[in-house]
Amino acid sequence: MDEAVEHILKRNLLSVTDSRRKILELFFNSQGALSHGDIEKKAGEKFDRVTIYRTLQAFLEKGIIHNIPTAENSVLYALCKDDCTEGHHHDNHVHFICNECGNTICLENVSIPSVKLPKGFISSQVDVVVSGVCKDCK
Amino acid sequence: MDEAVEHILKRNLLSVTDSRRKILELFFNSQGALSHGDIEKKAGEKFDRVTIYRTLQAFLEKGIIHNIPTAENSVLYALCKDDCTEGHHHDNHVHFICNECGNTICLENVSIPSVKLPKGFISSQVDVVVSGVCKDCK
DNA sequence: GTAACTGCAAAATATTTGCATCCTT
DNA sequence: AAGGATGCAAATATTTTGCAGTTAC
Repeated sequence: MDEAVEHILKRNLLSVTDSRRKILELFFNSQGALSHGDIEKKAGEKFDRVTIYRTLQAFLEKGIIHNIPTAENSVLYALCKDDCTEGHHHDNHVHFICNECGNTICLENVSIPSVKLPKGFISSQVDVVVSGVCKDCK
Repeated sequence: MDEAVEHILKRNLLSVTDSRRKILELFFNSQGALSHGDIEKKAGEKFDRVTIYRTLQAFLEKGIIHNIPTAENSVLYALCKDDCTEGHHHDNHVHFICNECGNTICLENVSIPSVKLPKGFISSQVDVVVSGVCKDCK
């Protein structure tokens, strides 16, 4: 795990520091997406708020994570798959937000349905967010 | 126009005030969705920031507008169609964000594709946000 | 050793709440 | 007249920025 995390950081020309390693591990260890607040809590208050902002910003810019739009307009982040390249994401699955437990889950096996756009529109990314009740809360 | 706006307010048991009338008109007059900031600007600095917050909140609660998830995590609002009822939205169309002009457009005629969820998941709402280039910017 | 990263402080923004006053019904 | 809505002030919360000290390479 540690090696994978370090490898990702190195590959993206980010120096390997405690906060980056820890935060990236959090993403790997959590099923779903994380909010800034989640990270603060789960990191055990260990890092400065500001460091978390900057770390997430760096990860976003490198394409390590992406953010997920939610209807409630909270800010969520999730790991990108390997084929995400800098500034260009292929986040090809559906996100599910459970209204009971509040978790956001990436449904890796549910692929994004194709959307027919009106003439003249060019699609570069499609985000699908389903909310409801997850299988654990049912 | 004025009559339509007033009718909507009355139907939702909201008293007809300057700010509500004006803000609701803004939504009718704009093609796409509006952010809090857009409204402040377009209203000509006429209303208190707080009033705008409270007005949008009231409209949301009554189901007059809904908010749109965006990848950039800004908060956008758009008019609901007539079949939105209090606290329960049928926001059954795709939202399109143009990366060129930055506008968010409701594609009324593109319906939400159905999403097959894994066993145990219950869906109550599906949001689809497509980003790319709109027909005017192409 | 140097460049990059962190943490603290503080600034800039954004959002919420309380309350007295004003407006709609 | 009564209840709701507004505007102001102020309390909170969120995000950004500057800078000195520390760490990775």
